[in-house]
Amino acid sequence: MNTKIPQISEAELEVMKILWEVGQATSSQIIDRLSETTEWKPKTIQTLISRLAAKGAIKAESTNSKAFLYLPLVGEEEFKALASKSFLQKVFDGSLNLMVASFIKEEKISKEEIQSLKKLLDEEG
Amino acid sequence: MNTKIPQISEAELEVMKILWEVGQATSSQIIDRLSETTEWKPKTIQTLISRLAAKGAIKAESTNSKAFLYLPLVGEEEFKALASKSFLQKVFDGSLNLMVASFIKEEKISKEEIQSLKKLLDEEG
DNA sequence: AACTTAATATTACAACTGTAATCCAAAATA
DNA sequence: TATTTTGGATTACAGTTGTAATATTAAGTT
Repeated sequence: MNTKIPQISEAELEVMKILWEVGQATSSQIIDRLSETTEWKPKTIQTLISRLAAKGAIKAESTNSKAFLYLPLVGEEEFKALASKSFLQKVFDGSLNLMVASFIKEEKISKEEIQSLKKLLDEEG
Repeated sequence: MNTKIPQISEAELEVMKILWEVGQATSSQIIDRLSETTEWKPKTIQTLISRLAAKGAIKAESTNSKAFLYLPLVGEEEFKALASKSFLQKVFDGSLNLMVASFIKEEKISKEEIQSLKKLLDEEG
């Protein structure tokens, strides 16, 4: 199987998030959603959609109408796990531990978050 | 105080890492170090150094000889904490928790790492 | 059918990045 | 001193990204 994931830029990622959330959408639906959270012009969002399609991150499915239905081809979890891995590699020599240590040291993490993290790790067993 | 940190690209970060490690270095020292771990041409590395200086991420200090001494102006911990924060914001809505959960789910984290993470968090109290 | 609207496709354009090469001046060497 | 080497400054050039505008075409409306 081909696990190769295309590059997805920060702005493009916002489009992906919507598709991951709703499963599929037309461009106007994506535009509506993103207009709530960003200042991006519709044309800008269209560009992001087109680029994602060109990269193979999403699929443009023809419908009976003129508008396409867009579906994610890249999996959310898969993407996020890979992005995390790349980030850790780049910044912390691949160590999640170092990252968390840095957070603690710089006090970028609250007591509450530490507690819930512990819980998370405990559940994992 | 001015906490504004300049953008540091992935390749540039490799230069920063060396300066963080050794504290200060001439370009040829940086080139020597990076030549051990990358295939970058000396000129490429010079470019990275120049760009970092132009961005204000490092300082070029004159010496008695022709070569400058380069020193980091951006702090390692500061940079890493901010980079982490940005990454989490971008990918996991700012939640370290979600990131760790994703790691666990995708099995990108070993039992050992989980243990040492727990320990880390426990020490934190 | 003519006109307007909406969606897609094409084009734009600058900043940032990766990846150098060329040019120039100072320093080391022959 | 003439020459080579070295470090820095300037220039290069394509791909990615942010941020659209314009052009085209299909669909809906009058």
